[in-house]
Amino acid sequence: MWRYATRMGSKSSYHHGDLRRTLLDQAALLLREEGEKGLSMRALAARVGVSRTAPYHHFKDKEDLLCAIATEGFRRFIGVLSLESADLSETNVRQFVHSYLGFAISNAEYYDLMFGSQLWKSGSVNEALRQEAQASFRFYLEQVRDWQRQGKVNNQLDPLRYAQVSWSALHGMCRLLIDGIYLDPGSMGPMCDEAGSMFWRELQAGRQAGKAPASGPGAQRSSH
Amino acid sequence: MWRYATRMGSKSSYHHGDLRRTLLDQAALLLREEGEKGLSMRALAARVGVSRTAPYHHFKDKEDLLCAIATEGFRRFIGVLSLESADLSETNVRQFVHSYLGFAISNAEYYDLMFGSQLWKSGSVNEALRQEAQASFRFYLEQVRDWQRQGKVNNQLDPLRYAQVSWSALHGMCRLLIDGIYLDPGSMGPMCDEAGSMFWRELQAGRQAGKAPASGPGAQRSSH
DNA sequence: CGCCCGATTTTGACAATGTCAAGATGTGGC
DNA sequence: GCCACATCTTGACATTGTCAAAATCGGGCG
Repeated sequence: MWRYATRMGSKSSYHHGDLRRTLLDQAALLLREEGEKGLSMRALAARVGVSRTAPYHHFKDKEDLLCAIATEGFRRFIGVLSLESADLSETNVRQFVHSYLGFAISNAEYYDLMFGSQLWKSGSVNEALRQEAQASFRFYLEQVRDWQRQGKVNNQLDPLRYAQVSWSALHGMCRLLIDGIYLDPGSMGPMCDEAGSMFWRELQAGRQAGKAPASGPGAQRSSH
Repeated sequence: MWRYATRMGSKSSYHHGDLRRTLLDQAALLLREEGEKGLSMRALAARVGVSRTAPYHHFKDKEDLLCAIATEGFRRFIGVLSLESADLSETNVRQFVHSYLGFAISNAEYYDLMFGSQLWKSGSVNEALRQEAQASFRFYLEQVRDWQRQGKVNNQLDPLRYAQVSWSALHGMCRLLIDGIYLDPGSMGPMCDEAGSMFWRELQAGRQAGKAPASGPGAQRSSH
C-alpha cells in the first residue's frame, strides 16, 4: 500500500501517480463525448497520455473498467434516489419520477453502463457493481414497505410487485428516451407527470382484483 | 431480376441462390445461441459456408444486416400486438401484458435489436426499420384512441401519454428481465398481473389531478 | 447454339481493437 | 545504498469490419 506521487499535477512521465482515477474520469468523458463506440482502451490510453497497456495494471480488462464506472454511477444515483424522504403525496411521487429521469438523461453515459445489457447480459458484472445495484433497488423497495407500515399506502398492495413494476416503468422511459425510440425529449415532462399520477393511484388503490399477493422469489437475492 | 437457383438445397458451390434469406436466419440463430458477441460477419459467413465478404453483397454493412433482422422482428411482433382486439377488460389487459413480455422473452435476440440502443442510439436505423417501428407504436396508440372514442376508457385520459407510459413500463420490464437486472424469471407472471391491473386502473380513472392534457409534440412523427 | 454483361462470390489486404508476455523504470523500506 | 515490487512500455498476435480487384457463373440476345 504505497503511493508514488500522491500529489496530482506533477507529471513525472513514468509513474503517473493517479492513473486509475484519471482513467475513470476520462473514460466517462470519452463516453459522453463520443459515445460507446468512441471508448476503446487504446484511445483512452492515448487521451490520458500513457501507453496502450498501462490501464491493464489498474483494471483486469475493458469490462472491469466499465464495471468500475458503473459502480461510481450507482453511488451518485443513490444520492438522487434518497432525496424524496418527505411525506408521501402525488406531487412528491411526480417529483421523484422527474428526478429519476433527470439523472438518467443528464448522466446517460453512466446510466447506460449501470443498466445496460452490455455488462449485465454477458454476466460480467463485478461483485462490487452487483452489490451497489442491489442496494439501490432494495432502498427503493424498503421505502415502499415503510410507507405501507406507516399506513400511507394501501395494505392490499404487494410492495415488491409495485417496486418492480414502477421501477420498470421508470427504466423503460429512460431507455426509450435515451435511445430515441418513440419518445422525444419534448414529451419528457408530461410523461413524468402521467407516470407519477399512475404510480400514485396505484399506491392508493392497491390491487383489488383477486389473486392473493404471491410470495415467490422476488428480485434477485432481495426478496424479503 | 434474375434468380439463379430458386430451388434451395442444391448447393452449386458458387452462387448460393438463397444467401440473403439464409444469412438472416442463421444470423438470428447465431445471436440466440451465442449472444451478441458471437455474431461476427466472418463467423456468420463461415457458418453459412461462404467467404467472409460474401454477405456484403446483400447487406451494406453489419448494421444493415442487424436492421434487416430487427425489421423482421417487428413484423412478427405486430402480429402479437394485434391479437387482443376483443372487448376491453382487466383480464384482457393483463393478457396483453403477458403477450408482450412473452414475445420479448422468447424472442430476445430479435427484441434486443428492435429496441436495443445498439442500432437506435448510433442513429443507424434503416428507413424500413424506422417505419416498421413507428407502425407498431402507432397501432398501439390508435387502439387506445379507439377505446376512448367508444367510451371504454376515461375521457380525461390523454391517449398519447398513456400509450407512452404504459409502453415504457412494458419495455422496462422486458429489459430488466432479459438483462437479468433486479427481476428474475420467476416474478414475471405476478409482475405482468400487477402491471396489467395498474394499466387497467389508469384507463378507467384517467388523470384527475389538475393540468389540462398537454398538446405538445408527442412520439416522433406520430403526434396526432 | 454460343457469347457477353452483370450479378454473385472469392482472395488479398489493411486498419483498429483487446490483450498477453517480456522487459524497462521508478519508489519506498531495509 | 540496495532490493523487491508496483508501475509503465514495447512487441506481438488473433479477431474483426470492410475495401479493392480478380474469378466465376447464368440467362438473354444474337
